[in-house]
Parts: sequence; C-alpha cells; structure tokens
Amino acid sequence: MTERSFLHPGAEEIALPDLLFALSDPTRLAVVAALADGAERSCGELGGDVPKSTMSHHFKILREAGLTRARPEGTRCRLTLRRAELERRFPGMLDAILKHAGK
Amino acid sequence: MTERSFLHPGAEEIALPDLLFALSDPTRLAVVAALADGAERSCGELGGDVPKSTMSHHFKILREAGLTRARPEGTRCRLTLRRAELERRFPGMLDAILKHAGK
DNA sequence: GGCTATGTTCTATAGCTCTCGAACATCAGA
DNA sequence: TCTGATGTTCGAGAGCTATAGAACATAGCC
Repeated sequence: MTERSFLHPGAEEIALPDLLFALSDPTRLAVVAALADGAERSCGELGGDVPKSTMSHHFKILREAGLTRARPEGTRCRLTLRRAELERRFPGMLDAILKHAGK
Repeated sequence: MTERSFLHPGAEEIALPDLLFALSDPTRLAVVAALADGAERSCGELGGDVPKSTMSHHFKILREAGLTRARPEGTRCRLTLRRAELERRFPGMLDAILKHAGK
C-alpha cells in the first residue's frame, strides 16, 4: 500500500448513477456479491485469475463509488461492503440488486 | 420510424449488468423515472432540451437493455416501461432503484 | 540487509460511450 | 402532393473504460 489510507466518499456523497455504474460490470458485481455476507476479504481472495492490476482498477471504482471500504493490513488490503451506510442511504436497494446477481 | 418495429430482448434475455449500465446514466435514469407511473409517453415528451439524436441514442440503450418497450404510432414513437416483465425477472429491483432516483 | 508476498501506480492500447449536427425516413394534414 | 412534425441513422470528435505488463512501494520474515 503506497498510501496509508484510501479515499472513500462520505455516505451522503454516494451518488446513485455511480453506484449503478460500478455494479454494471460483471467482474465488479461478482466482487460485491462475494462481499455480501459481510465478511472482510483481501484483494487476493477476490481476484480469481484476473491480473492484479486489472483488479486494482476495479477495486478503485468500487471504492470511489462508495460500495466498498478498503483497510490496509500489513501488505494486504482488506475489503468490506459498506452495507449499513448504503442501507441507510438507499434502503433496500443493494439487497434487491444482489438478490439477482448472476443473472 | 424507418423500421416498423424495434428490437427488444425477450424477458429471459435481459441481463442484470446491461440493466444497471442503462440506469447508470442520469439522462436515462430520468427517462425511466418519468415512465415509472406506467403511462405511455412519446420520445418528444421525454427529451427536455437534449438534442433528438442524443436522446435517440439513449432510447436505444434503454430498449436493448430491456427496460423500455417502443411502439411506433404514426410518426411518433411511444415508450413504456416493461414493468411487469422486469418485476417477474428481477422482483423488487426496479422499484428499489427508482425509489432513489434523483440521488 | 535480502527475499518474498501483496497490491498499487504508471503507461500504453484497443474499444466503447456520449454528444450532436446533418441527412434521411415516415406519417398526418392541408 | 407539398409541408411540417417526429424520430432514426450516419458520421465525426472527444473522452472515458477495460485490460494488462512493467515498475514501484510496503510489510513480514529469514
């Protein structure tokens, strides 16, 4: 991690179009679906066989859209879904979408 | 209308990433929100001050994503939201999103 | 200090998206 | 049939996005 902490938008700054755009990519939607159980995961666990630089790009988009929160831990980067905040700002929406992830 | 009828995906072909992408543009999201009451509207009513060719492009994306149904009527083109079909394929999702349109 | 693991950033490239003027197609009405 | 209204399609330009290799940064461990 070159920077100690990542940029995350505040809950009130999260914009619906940005959220939907971030979720409109199958790779990113899969990442969010994998985080849906609330557990914290490292980037490596979420990448599959996609190159790291490509995944890093997707992680950045998810983070800046306000979907995920990134926390550096050693040389790793741990990700969580910002479930509670998203639920407060867009009640019911994330669940309604994730229920259909995979379609 | 140069072609008598437009291409619409069947309900089963509608893909979630395509839906989310179509909704991730503020102009298109506004169109969908305007159609949310179930009423049929012509393209002209939905355009605002955006050039017609630009709107036509957005209408095409909405249509091909499976969100709207286009019906030629005279020289006009009438649009409706494919609410029932979308509700059957992605229960609760569209409402959950439209509830927050504008944010 | 050297080595390895984990990610990020940089750079490049190909392809896509948005926008919009111009030309075209279709229909209704006078 | 001519005209106006309504949209679509075509073409071009600017900007963005996805992908991925290469270089770099950081932390843990020997």
